[in-house]
Amino acid sequence: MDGHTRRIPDATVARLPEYLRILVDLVDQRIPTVASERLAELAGVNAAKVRKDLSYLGTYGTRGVGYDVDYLLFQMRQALGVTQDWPVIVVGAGNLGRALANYAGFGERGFPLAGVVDADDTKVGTEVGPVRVRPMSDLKELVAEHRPVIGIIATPGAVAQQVADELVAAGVTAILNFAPALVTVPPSISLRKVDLALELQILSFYQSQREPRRDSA
Amino acid sequence: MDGHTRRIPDATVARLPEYLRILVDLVDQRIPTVASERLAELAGVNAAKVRKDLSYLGTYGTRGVGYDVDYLLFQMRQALGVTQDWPVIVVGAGNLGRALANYAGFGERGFPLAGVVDADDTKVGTEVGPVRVRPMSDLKELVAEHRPVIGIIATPGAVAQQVADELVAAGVTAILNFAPALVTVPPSISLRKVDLALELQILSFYQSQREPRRDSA
DNA sequence: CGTGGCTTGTGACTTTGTGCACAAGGTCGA
DNA sequence: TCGACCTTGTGCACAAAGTCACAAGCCACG
Repeated sequence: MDGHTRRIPDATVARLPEYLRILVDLVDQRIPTVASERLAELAGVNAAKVRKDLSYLGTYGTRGVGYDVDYLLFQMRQALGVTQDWPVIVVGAGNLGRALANYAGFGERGFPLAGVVDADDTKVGTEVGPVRVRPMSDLKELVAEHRPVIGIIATPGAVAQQVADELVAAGVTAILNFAPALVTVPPSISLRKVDLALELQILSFYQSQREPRRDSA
Repeated sequence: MDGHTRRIPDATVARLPEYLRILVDLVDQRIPTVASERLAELAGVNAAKVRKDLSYLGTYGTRGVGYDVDYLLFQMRQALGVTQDWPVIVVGAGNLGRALANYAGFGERGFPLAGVVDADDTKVGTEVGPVRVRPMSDLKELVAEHRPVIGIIATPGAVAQQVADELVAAGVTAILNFAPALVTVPPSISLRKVDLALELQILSFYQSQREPRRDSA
């Protein structure tokens, strides 16, 4: 570390996990070294951008050679804070919540499922993926047991804010919101949003631009 | 309108669906008029940004009053190209694919499920939400029947590119990729990516910045 | 019909992100 | 040991996005 680690720009942060995924692949393929040019190709971006991004990590490659894959992977994990697992708690055992809980991809990438909770008593106790749904009242205990933990909101939009408040109260410091609603949290809490319908609408926009749809006959 | 509708910036496009959702809420609440200030509050952004965003639509509000909610909603739908439904076809009937197919939220927001296909014969024929899984070979027919349609890739990363190629060959012009892999398509095709683990890693980064985790004892 | 108050639309500026081009610095072969 | 060849790291110029502040315009009320 160089003492005065520069603040990493948001745009760069958003790309780091992509590099991480690629590096894991490269390690699997026993590739010892990678140049920014190749990395850029794999990530679908510009090589200069890759170099600049990596330079923020204070990670130094070797001129004339490239980056040592193992070392870069180590640095990347360090930077992203994924040297240890981050358990996740899913709130809401509806379609989306159950889907996320079942989605094995999380666990494989360092985000094991710590539990699923739901406010609906008829859902409590039912099996969902590897766990049983627990009541909202268990939230605090669940968080305490696994902290630090990431909370995932998979409820209808109408209750998203309330759920977020409860997550924060229970000690969750990072939240991923899948509900189509604005959620606000104290500044010390990290929050991101994913809205699937929203993505489809963006696609719809760009597609309409290209080829306006006729009224169906 | 100014004849030469300005190109809408990407950043603005990404916010339009958010406004759309809010406007639908406002209509439900029988609120006839909304000011940029209020809209900004509901969307969690700056009021000036709202006004600038809306100005790209050529939609004019009324000074001293605000925007007519019904009219703005109409304009917004027009701009986003969501005046008619966009059917979606899910490729991959694994956990994620089944989850997405079951997720009612899509249909409610104008993206009804047209079908689910999978390359695995043992999955073909099984029920998934409202439909039965069909073989990949049915893709072309399915697309032809529903075009224009959005393709959703919910397969493992390793086959994502191949699936994308098949979707394009079948006539799909917009693709939402959930697989953790880089996918490239011809420039006439719209493509967006959603990677759930990636979002979690970004959260992890910001959280680690605030409060570095200790090694567990 | 005129005036006051409110809200839009936008020009000017700041901040953030991108891409080029090249010097700096390392490797490797002879 | 030296030089040719690569690839990094970064200064700089440009593009995109965000913010501020205010003139222009509209409504309502007297």
